[in-house]
Amino acid sequence: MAIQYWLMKSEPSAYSISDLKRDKKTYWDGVRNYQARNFMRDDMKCGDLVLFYHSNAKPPGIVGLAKVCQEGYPDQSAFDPESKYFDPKSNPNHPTWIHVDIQFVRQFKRIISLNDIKKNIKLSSMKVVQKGSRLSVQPVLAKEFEEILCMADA
DNA sequence: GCCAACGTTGGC
DNA sequence: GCCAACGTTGGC
Repeated sequence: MAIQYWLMKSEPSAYSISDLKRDKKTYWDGVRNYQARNFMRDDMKCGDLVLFYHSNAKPPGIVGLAKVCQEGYPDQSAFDPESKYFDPKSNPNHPTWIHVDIQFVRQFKRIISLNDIKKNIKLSSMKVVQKGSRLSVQPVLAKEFEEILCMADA
């Protein structure tokens, strides 16, 4: 199976690419959306590459690259009443929420802003540019991924 | 801070 | 199963 490509959103005030660079790897906890969960549970494989996107940032955009280093396993934060991600409906015997681990690959020299992505006709199919798209874990086509890397290195 | 788009909840 | 109300996301 060829590697697949993804885009994952994070608010930099919550967890930024700099945090990932410092930590080297992290568990992607707190996703509470079934579609995003399903991608992490069913489709994301070790070695898959991830575009790291800063949402609610100035400007919003893709800031770097990460790699899946641990496939789906239960999100412990759902069981922790102290966590802001606590979900009383998630049963430890049948966890509702599954996440992956990702590791830092590199930070881009420049932000590929949402505006840059919108201006690039080759990227018009990306979910992230579509109005109202709120999916925080989304698949990216190989050709889209390659175009993003070209822009990052340009 | 505003608000449109979306997902979830819960009454019926 | 429908759908109105509500909460959240996230660009602007």
